[in-house]
Amino acid sequence: MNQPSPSSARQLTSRGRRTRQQLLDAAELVFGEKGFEASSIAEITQRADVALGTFYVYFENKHALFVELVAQLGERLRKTLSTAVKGQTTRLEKERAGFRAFFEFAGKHRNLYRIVRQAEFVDEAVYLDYYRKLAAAYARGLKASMEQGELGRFDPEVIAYALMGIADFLGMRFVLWNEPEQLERAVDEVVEFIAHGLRSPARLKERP
Amino acid sequence: MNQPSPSSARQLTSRGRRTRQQLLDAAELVFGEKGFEASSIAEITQRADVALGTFYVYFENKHALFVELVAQLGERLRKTLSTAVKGQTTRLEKERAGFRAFFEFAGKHRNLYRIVRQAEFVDEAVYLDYYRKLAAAYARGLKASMEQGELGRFDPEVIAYALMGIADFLGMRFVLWNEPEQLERAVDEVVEFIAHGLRSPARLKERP
DNA sequence: CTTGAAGTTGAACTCAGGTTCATGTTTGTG
DNA sequence: CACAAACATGAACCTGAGTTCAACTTCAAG
Repeated sequence: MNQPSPSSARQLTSRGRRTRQQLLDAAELVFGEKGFEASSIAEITQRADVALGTFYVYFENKHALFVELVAQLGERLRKTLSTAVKGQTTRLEKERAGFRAFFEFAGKHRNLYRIVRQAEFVDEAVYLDYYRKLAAAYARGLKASMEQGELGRFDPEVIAYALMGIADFLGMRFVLWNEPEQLERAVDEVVEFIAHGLRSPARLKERP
Repeated sequence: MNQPSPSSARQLTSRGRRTRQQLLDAAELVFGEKGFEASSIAEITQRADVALGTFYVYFENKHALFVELVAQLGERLRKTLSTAVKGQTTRLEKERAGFRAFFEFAGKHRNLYRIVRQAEFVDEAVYLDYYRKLAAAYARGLKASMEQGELGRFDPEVIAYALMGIADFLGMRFVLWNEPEQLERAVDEVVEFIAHGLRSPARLKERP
C-alpha cells in the first residue's frame, strides 16, 4: 500500500532515489515544454519509464513535484552565480561574470527557465521565494561594492531588481529565442551600459 | 443555431457588442487571478452575467478569447507609452515618462500584466508578437536619440530589451507586490542609473 | 531461506470543464 | 404586424487527467 506523506517520509534506497530522480528529470522536460497545467502525470511517468502509480510513491501530487523542481532550480542557480562571481575582483567583472553564468545556466536548463516563469501561477510562495532570495543575495553584493566606494550610492534592492530584469529579458531574447551568436556582443553592450549609463562617453567617441 | 467563425463574422448589434465586452472584461479578471488553464469558461460567463452557451456565440473557444485579450492589451500599452513619451523632449525625460506610464498602466491593469506573462505558455505567437512589437518601437526611439548624439552608440535592440527588463522587474516588485509608496523613489533611482550607470558620479558625491 | 520493507504496476474510479445544440427570446425593419 | 436575423440559454455530451488501490516483484538483512 502507498503512504507517501509530505514529501518522502519513507526511507529511500538507492533504487528509490534513482526512480525519484528519473521523475524529477522527466518533469523538468515536460513542464518546460508544455507548462504546468498542460502537462500530464501520465506523460511524465512515461518519459521516466515508470508506471503511473509509481508517481504517487514519491510525490504527494503534481503540485508538490512542481514546487520541488522550482526550489531545486533556485538553489542551483544561486550557487552557480555566487561561484561565478566569487572568482572576480572588480564589481564590473563580477557583473560580467554573473551575466555570463546566468546565460550559460539558462542555455543548459531552458526548461527550468520556463518553469520558473510559470511558478507565478502555480505557487505564489515558491515564486516569491525564488526571486526574493536571488534579489537579496544580489543586493548584498551591490551594497558591499557601494560601501567600498566602487559604485555610486543607490538603493541596492532597486538596482538588484533592475539588473535581474536585464538578465531575464536578455536571456529571453538571446538564449530562449535562439540567437546565441549575438549573446557575447549583447553582454559587452550591457556591461558597458550598466557601468556608465546610456550616455557612456566611451560610446560617444566615434562622433565627429 | 450558433455559427461563430474565426472571430465574429456575424454582424453585431450594440447589444451584441455589449455582451461581448462583458465577456472580455470578465475574462480579464478571471485569467488574471487564476491563470489561463485554471480559469473555467463557466466562471467567466458567470462573472459576465451571461449563460454558458453565450460564450460560444462570440468566441471560437477559450484559447481565442485569451489571444484577443493579449493582443488588445499590447495595443493599449503601446499606445499609452508612445503618448506618454511624445510629450517629452530630452531622452532622459522620455525614459522617465515611459517608466511612469508603464507602472501606472500596470497598476490599473494588474490582471492584464499577469495575463501577458502567461501568454508564453498559452500561445507562443501572440507572446512573441507582444514583446517584439514593444521592443521594436522602443529600439526605434533609442536609435533616433543615438543618432542625434544624445546617447552613446549602443545596439538599440539590446538596450531596448534591457530597459524593458528593468521596467518589468520593477513593476513586478513595486506594483504587483504592493509597495506603491516606494515606487516614485525607485523610478528616480533607476533613471539616474540608466543615465549614468552604476558608477554615477552624482551618486558618489556623498563620499568623504 | 525467510521475511518484511521498499518498490512497482496499471486498471478503475471520479470528476471537472470544454464544447455542442435544440429551443426560446429580443430587436429592428418593411 | 410579420418575419428574419441576432441574441440567449443551460442541460447534456464527452474526453481527458488526477488520484487511488489491491496485487505483485525486488532486495537486503538476519
